Amino acid sequence: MSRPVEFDRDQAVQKAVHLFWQRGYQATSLTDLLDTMGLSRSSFYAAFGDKRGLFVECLDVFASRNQALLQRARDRKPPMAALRSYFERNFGQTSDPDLHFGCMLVNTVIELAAIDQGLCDLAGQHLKTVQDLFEACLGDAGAEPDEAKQAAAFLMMVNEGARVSDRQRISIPDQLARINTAFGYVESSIAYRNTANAQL
Amino acid sequence: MSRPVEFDRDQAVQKAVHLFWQRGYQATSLTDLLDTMGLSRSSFYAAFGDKRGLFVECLDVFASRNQALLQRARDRKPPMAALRSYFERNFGQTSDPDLHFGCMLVNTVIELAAIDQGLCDLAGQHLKTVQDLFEACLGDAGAEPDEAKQAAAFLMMVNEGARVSDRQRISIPDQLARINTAFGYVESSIAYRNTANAQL
DNA sequence: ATCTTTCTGGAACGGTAGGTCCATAATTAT
DNA sequence: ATAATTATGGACCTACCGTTCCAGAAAGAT
Repeated sequence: MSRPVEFDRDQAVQKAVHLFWQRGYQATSLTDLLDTMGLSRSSFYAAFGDKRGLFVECLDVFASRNQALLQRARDRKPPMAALRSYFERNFGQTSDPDLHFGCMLVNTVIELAAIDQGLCDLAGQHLKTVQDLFEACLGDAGAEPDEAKQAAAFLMMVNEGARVSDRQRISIPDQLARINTAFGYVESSIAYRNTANAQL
Repeated sequence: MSRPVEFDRDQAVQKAVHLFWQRGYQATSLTDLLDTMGLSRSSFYAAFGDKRGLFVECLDVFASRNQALLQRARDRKPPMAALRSYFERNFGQTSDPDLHFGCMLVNTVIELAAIDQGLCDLAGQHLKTVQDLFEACLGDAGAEPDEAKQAAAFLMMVNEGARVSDRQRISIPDQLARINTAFGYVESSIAYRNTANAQL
């Protein structure tokens, strides 16, 4: 019933995610997006409404990919190993020094906190979902409910800090060392609780 | 020998710091700056060169105030208490919910990582100086040199994460709880080392 | 009071931003 | 083949960006 769309929508969004992730919201111009996504202005506005609408879609795509990554690790590995893999992802496995984009959600919170509260809150909600996943993993690992909650909040703080360091192109060994330090603290704390409970 | 400048340069920079801190580099327009600083375009360009030049000056001012805060605490309090006060600053003492600007250095690193490497590196250097101060405090507190270095790197990661959470308007009790968790880990770690050494 | 120097307000600049619009191309249904 | 429908390319719009420029105001020196 008439001419079909010529471009692959999902693929175009993928490319937009990459661009927004790398450069942020404000510094990514419509021209940049059109060039990268390979479509014309008309098609863009017909498909996505406007720049902000596309950004919302990109945040959702990034967040769900992010959560899926942790969820899959949780299905396949012991809980603490799954958590660690989330933090160590993108470190040690890539040799490209220019691939340090941090976390798109963290970047968005910082860039848009005082600019667009709606987008900032959306990114914050996605981060909260990840924190809930942290909490679930810690529960799997044997932490008490309140300990799991506290440790998950702590790990989210660590995660946010690690992504900030990532954007400064911190060296991979230094990054892994910090993460290891943080996990050493958490694991010894949980182990201590378990031991204490076992003695009751 | 002719007409003197009419505005207070330091005071104008203070106001610019506040604006850049709150809204970031890109979202702060020259018009915003002129209105807030209370001077005209000509005076602005005569005094500061351009927007980027003013931003550099603001980063330096922010960083030196920041360092002075920690340094003064270090002179007046026990080392770990001084460190804690740096992390807890701006929490619990203010009731204004809209005063959550995070750290201007962290904000700059995230916003400008892929946009202006010079500004990003400058902010990163200032953060490194703070990390060195962390290390000095930890040394004062009795940590071994390598332990102090490791813990300082960890605390900088925590600091960066805490400032990200701050921009999301995390509740003050939650924020203090996370910081307390992190310091509990560090302090028990240092104490353990000291005890171990004492037994040698 | 005059001259000289510097600062100041505001108009103007080219460039680019995000967004709209329309004539045209392309495709399916008949 | 034709009609109906939708996607597309690109010109165009207004608004604002950071910056430059200049005429004139203000103040010190003589």
